[in-house]
Amino acid sequence: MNAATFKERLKEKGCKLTTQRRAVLDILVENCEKHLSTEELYTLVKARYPEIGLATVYRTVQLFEEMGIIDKLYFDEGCSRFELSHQENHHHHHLICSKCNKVFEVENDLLAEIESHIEDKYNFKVMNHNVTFYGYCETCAKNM
Amino acid sequence: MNAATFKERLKEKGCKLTTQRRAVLDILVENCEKHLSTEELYTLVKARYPEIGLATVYRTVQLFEEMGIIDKLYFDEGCSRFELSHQENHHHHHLICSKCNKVFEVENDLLAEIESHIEDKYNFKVMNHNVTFYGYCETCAKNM
DNA sequence: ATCCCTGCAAAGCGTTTGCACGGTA
DNA sequence: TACCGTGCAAACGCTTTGCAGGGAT
Repeated sequence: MNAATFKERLKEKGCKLTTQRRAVLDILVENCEKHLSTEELYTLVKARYPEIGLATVYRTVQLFEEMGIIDKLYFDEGCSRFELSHQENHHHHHLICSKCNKVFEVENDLLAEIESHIEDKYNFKVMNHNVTFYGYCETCAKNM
Repeated sequence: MNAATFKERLKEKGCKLTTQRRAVLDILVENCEKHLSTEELYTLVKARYPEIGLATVYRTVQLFEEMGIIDKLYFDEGCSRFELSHQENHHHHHLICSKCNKVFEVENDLLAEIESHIEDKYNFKVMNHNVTFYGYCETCAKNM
């Protein structure tokens, strides 16, 4: 996302483009494959912009989430992580390696089948989902 | 689970059968369809056994989890919930109604397909998963 | 007598909030 | 001047831990 579009999107929400918000977005974009926790995000932003406070990072990710720029992910950890929103392909899952803790993304359209099965059989209108697989990645499985 | 088996299982872990542990198990069994949070569990146990402390409930669920009696569930809430382990049918998911917050269980064997797809394509050895669908249950969908 | 278990209170950790300051329109 | 955004510190909610007392073997 370029600066102009970003500023526009913020304006629609009645918010301003500040150095802090720009810095947080930059780090998120540069680490788009990383699924950063708030703490990790804070550390990375602080390296480039040392005056920033942790509270600002929390407020910023909250704002970005409301704006639909990022999604909050809940793994079984006790903290949340963030990723840039995938607008088009909503159906992706996460694989988490229990050894190295790396997060992998998986495309999988079989989920559509499961969701329609659920809507039919349980009359439950699915709006969202959290699908996470825990196990061992190729590298870690080799070294065990 | 009867008292004798329970005592036996505890003994294997070098633990004793106490009134508190018995009380927590009883509440869990009586509310097996409820997916109680620790706080809810505490309230229910306290009604029957007022001297119990919250820390004991936390320690007890931790113990039960290690014993494989219950599973810890992480929904997008900021607290965890518990259910009695389903030994045989490991593949069940949860539906959470975003309006009434009720939790429903779903049997679904399509997941086996997804897991084998993941193991083949990503060389990722799946050990466990967290599959949760968020949406509206039949009753709530009607009243909207 | 030993050792596990408990209740209580304090600490821990991730997150949110209150507040006063500072910058921008 | 008005207002939003920030940094800091305090508060928060859930969970864990330290500790001293009590019970069972």
